[in-house]
Amino acid sequence: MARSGGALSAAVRPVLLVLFGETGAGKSDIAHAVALRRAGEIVSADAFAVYRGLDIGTAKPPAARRAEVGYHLIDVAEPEETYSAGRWARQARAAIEDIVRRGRLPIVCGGSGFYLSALLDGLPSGEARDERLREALFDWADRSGAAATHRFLAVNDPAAAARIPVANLKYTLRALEILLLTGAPPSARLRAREGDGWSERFRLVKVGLRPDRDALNVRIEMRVQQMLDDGWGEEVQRLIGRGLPVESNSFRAIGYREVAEWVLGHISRQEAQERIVKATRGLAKRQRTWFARERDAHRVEPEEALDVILALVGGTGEGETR
RNA sequence: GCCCAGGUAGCUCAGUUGGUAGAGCAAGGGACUGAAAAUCCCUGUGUCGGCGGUUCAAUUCCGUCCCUGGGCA
Repeated sequence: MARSGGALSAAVRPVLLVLFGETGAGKSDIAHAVALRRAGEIVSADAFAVYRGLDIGTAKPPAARRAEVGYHLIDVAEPEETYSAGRWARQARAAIEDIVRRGRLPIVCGGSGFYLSALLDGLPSGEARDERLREALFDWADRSGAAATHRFLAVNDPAAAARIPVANLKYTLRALEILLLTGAPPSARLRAREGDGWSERFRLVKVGLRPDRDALNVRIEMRVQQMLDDGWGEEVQRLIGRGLPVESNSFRAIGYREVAEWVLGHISRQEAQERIVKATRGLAKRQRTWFARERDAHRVEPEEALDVILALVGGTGEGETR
């Protein structure tokens, strides 16, 4: 950040392309095309594509694509594990550095806003989730209720409690976890943050897809139907068959519970499909909110994205793979 | 044709013993610092089917017409 944009710094700092947008906006196709033309490799920024065995519902790139282009951060965790933003950011950074070291273009592509922010801005270090403490906290909250839990936080850290609604038990618990783990109020640590500087070594090219809303809704509908046609049911059957607990984090991915209910005969396929479409639209809306605050990004329509990106990234085309 | 039951927010419905109406879902907006495709917060004016009548006042009562569903012919 000390050097401000001259030709020199642009030449020295490697490009890091970050492509984001709502589910179904068309990120994957574009990222893949860019990778082919600019000798790139893709780092998936998707909180659920990290789980092995969840393929169709997470719209993972098919084998044919993975044979053409290097993909990272896909299938890096077991479905019964609980993955995390911190773990992803660490692995993603390592992958990106490795890609750059090999002289290729790193392309971060995904729709998990929180993960992207963990990668680019960093997360406070050293305060990962603590499984044992979590369990204890959860049990306690289960017995005492959300209100009491929130009150306990309010006593110890009024500032943190003030910004967390009582009903949001998950946030309350995480704040308490930090408090008990570090002995310091979580609100203090929020104030202290200001990015860890990791991304400053790159020439960041951020591109946000901005699809037409109605068109996106139609695409979502078609996509869900296609996933069901492609055997999403069998996939879920397989996961259940191998004994994956339904309360696993991976199973919270949109659609998996609905498909399970359908497969188990509790609801019709039609019903499942409708619910999944609704949930997906809700996700797209939340993603829109998250991306709206992204400042220094180029917002482009999906149709023109490829050209815009190729121009922004530069390169002579020497990296073309064919 | 006759008899019932309905016609109230985009949908499913509740309600007003007459003082112009509210839930769920959908939709929209927002938050987000290690579960994030998660978790949570905020937002409800619509000729209360049409037209007449009674009344200070009708979506609410009466009449009539239209529409929908069911039954009988």
